[in-house]
Amino acid sequence: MFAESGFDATPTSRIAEHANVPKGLVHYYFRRKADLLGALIKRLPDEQIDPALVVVPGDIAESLRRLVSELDARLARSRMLSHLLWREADTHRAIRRALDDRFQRLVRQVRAVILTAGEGGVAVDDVDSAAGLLALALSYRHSVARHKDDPAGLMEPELNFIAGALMPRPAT
Amino acid sequence: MFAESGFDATPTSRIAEHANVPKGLVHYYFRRKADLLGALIKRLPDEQIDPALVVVPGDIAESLRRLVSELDARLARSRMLSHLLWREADTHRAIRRALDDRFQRLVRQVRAVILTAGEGGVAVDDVDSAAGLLALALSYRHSVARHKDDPAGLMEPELNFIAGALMPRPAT
Amino acid sequence: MFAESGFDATPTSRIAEHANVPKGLVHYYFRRKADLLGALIKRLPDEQIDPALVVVPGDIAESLRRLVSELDARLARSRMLSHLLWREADTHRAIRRALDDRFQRLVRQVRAVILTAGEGGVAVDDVDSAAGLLALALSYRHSVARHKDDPAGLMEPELNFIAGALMPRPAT
Amino acid sequence: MFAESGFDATPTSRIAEHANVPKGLVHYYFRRKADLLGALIKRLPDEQIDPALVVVPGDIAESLRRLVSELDARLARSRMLSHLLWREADTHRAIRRALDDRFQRLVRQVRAVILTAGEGGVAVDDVDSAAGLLALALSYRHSVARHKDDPAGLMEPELNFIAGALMPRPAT
DNA sequence: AATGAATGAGACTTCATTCAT
DNA sequence: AATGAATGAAGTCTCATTCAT
Repeated sequence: MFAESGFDATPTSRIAEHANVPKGLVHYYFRRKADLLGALIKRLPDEQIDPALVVVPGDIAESLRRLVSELDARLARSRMLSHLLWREADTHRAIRRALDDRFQRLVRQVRAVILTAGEGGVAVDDVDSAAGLLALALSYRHSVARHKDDPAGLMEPELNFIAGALMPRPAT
Repeated sequence: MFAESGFDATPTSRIAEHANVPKGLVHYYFRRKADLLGALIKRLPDEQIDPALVVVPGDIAESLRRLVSELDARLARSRMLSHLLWREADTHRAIRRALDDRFQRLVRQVRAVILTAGEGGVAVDDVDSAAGLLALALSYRHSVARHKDDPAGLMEPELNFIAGALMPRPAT
Repeated sequence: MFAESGFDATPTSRIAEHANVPKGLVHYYFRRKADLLGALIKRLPDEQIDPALVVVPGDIAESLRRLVSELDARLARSRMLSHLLWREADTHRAIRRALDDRFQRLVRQVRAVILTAGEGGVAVDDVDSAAGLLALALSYRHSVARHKDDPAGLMEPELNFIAGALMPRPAT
Repeated sequence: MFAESGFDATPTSRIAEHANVPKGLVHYYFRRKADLLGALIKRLPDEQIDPALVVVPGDIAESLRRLVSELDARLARSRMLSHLLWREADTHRAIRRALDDRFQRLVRQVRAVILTAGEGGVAVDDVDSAAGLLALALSYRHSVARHKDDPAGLMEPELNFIAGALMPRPAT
């Protein structure tokens, strides 16, 4: 409900009603309204993706495609909770930190996929840059995904572009 | 104030107080609180940047660096208004649209800079991919910039990575 | 507008708007809102009906029928103003008095019609009673007329009853 | 308070104050102000009068006199609630209906009294006309009673007139 | 532990009225 | 004479939170 209508715009009374419990009970377990938020972000699902699931050895482009597709799937599953992060990050420090953690995890993830798929043939610096770049792009894509109904393409050209750039370049 | 504390959490009374006018006057000019938002986004500065200002012909990396640096400067100047966009996009359609417009403008901007700096030597498809990718990344960077005090680097490695990928590859 | 929505529920601003004059002008001519009411009841149309118009000499029942029908017609024409009387009588003394005047005028009217139609053959006391009775009944009928769409019959049986009661009774 | 000053002109705050409860409590039990009205008309006393209480068999005039006197007594007792009906009928449908119900009940009451007092000796059609007429007149009398301090007579002449008209007329 | 009645602060909004121009 | 900006009082309603039971 916080994700859908915003923290301020969601009265605890409606939460109680929705949960089919008396209003007093909500405040019995969560003295302040903000405590509900705290409890909520503790339950954020861990979005770790095992690289083995998506990596196609030697094919960075395809590996990234599968990663993005898997990330999209998970996002869809926990869309509400994710949404919450974007909405309330400004006013609640705990949320801000959770959002940050998420981003860092995403960078590592992309990095791992590229490295594994690249089979040692890509320069580490490039991997870092590409991973940072892609993580930023994916994050923005997800942050606005909440406003759109269709998932807005799978970023095929962008992924190909990155994969192409990572391919070992023959010496001139 | 909306940017700082959120729309809901900013009472019109505090706005009036801050503006040193009686509460009634606020509602005289903006019948509904939401009208304040409407007036606000109409004043969003036009972020058009003349490519000539940043392009270094033949040097894509440097051109992008200057573009990012210029964008950052402008963001800093209107940080509050920009912030507002991110916060209230969920509940106010007008804001959502302004946010969208902004992104599209950014894509075109990046594209124009790359094309001009590339002097016709880069494949159009790659330009599109790179522009899309960078626009996404920059957007996210700006969207979280509000939470941080330091500007979080200038994306040097990422820009170099992109520029490198765009450079005409000598035939093998 | 007062009649339709009530005095309190009609802002002077809407009155000005409706009249196509600036808001300030309303208060320029009518310093207090209540002054508008005062001006209004001064314009209440005089509902005098010339007995000659409705009386059928010798036929009291028919005469009363015509009187009622004529009163209904006039009511319909100034329904709004009449309505006003009923609405605001409680809170505005001037209106209360206007309402009273109206009732007294109605009594005299009915009395005159009966007398003229009766051609001197009815006892004065009975005429007074009948006139009072009918004036009360008609007043109530009009006061609730505003709530109904159809005029709710012409009171034929009641008029016949009264007329019958007034007919000179032959001595036993 | 609604009866005395009108619905619009009675702030909930004054109600709370008058009831010696905090303002919030009023809205706890009656979410909208109009709900107060709803609760009020549910409590309208049932004005049924047992015909046996007032009928003097064979004496219609006296029976009606006693009926009117009894109705007046009851009106005085619940003057405020009755008053309310007249004031707010225009803007609140529930009130309008209550008012209508009341009138219908009155018609039946008068009818029953006449019939019982008349001991079968009056024509049914005449009873209906007389009952309708008297109910209208009584209703108006009560509706304006709120504006006057003295009860404005007991309608003696009018009641006598009606009773006289109902008396069986000897054949000529 | 659980509940729902109670509370009071405060939010948004409306409006009659004043006033400088 | 005319106007519309300005004001401040007040009104309805919402809600987090407390508290007695």
